[in-house]
Amino acid sequence: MSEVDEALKRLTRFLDKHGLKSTSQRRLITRIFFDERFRQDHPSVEDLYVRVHAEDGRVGYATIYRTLKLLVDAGLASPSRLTDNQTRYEPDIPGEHHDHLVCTACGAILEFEEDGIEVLQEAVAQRLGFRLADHRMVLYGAPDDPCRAPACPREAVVR
Amino acid sequence: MSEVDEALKRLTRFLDKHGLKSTSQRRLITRIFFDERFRQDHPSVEDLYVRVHAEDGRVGYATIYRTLKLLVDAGLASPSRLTDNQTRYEPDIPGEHHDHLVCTACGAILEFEEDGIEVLQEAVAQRLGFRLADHRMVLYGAPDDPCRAPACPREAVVR
DNA sequence: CTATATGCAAAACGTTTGCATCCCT
DNA sequence: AGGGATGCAAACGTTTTGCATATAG
Repeated sequence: MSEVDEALKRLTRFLDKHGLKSTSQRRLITRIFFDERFRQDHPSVEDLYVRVHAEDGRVGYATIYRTLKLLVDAGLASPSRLTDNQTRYEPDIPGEHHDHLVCTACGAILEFEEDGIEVLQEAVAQRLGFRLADHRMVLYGAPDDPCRAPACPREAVVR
Repeated sequence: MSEVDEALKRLTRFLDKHGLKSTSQRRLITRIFFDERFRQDHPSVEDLYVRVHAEDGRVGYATIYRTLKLLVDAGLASPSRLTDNQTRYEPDIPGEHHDHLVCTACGAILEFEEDGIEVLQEAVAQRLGFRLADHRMVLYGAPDDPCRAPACPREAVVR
């Protein structure tokens, strides 16, 4: 089953359980938000609005924001602050976890997984007397030459 | 020499070098920003404004923001995004580095150092073809009972 | 039929900027 | 004297909210 379908099913279950309604807007936003090609660009709220609005011209920002909040409550998305001044949301896909590296030259965002770090984070939390619930990690760095970021706009690279 | 004095010296050197001026506002803001008791609460820009404004009622937000930007340019501070919607700034004190753990029960912010994680971060960056410039790491967790966070307001703890 | 969701526009929020005035150097 | 710095208020971009209307259950 695709991640989109999986997400729609989880959303429906959450709505049912809480007496909330399954509307065409919520389904559309969820469909686009979980679309593989779309989500890999780490879209901003504005990006999401543009894409949703293109498919249904009546949908405004308020619904986008309200639905994103809903997805967070439903455990389907998490807010992440990778860049300044703009909240980006990321789909929570069961069994998947990654952190980010932001290229200081071109702004490209890469994902990575490193289990060793996760283990040490657990250890730190335990040492401080906490049960770890979540974490955010972002690395910032300059690329070797040539830049290996998949989304690197070469013209923009400054060294 | 205290961190405040150290910071004021570094600021003066930076100002001199760039033909900028040492004003009473810049010195006051720097003094408070680096004050040990003050900075340990991870103050927001508003917190800083309130404290500065109390000592010099003519200082407005614009000067706070402009001076914080200046401190960043001078390498004396870094913006950090620990909480939603509000940029917090942290003093850069030579030889000190730590990451943060945010208590999900009371909001207290703890600091920690874990060299093993730093080593692995370097390794990840190298693997992806980047030279690591900086990083942000925030852990979120619920406290054991009793909560060991120094700034934990016990009344607010929910379990 | 009723409660929830939507769309719009206005408000709110943190942050930045234009401009006249001030004050270091 | 002159260029940079300040204070104020207005502008800005993002996010939230009030309210009348529409729609799912």
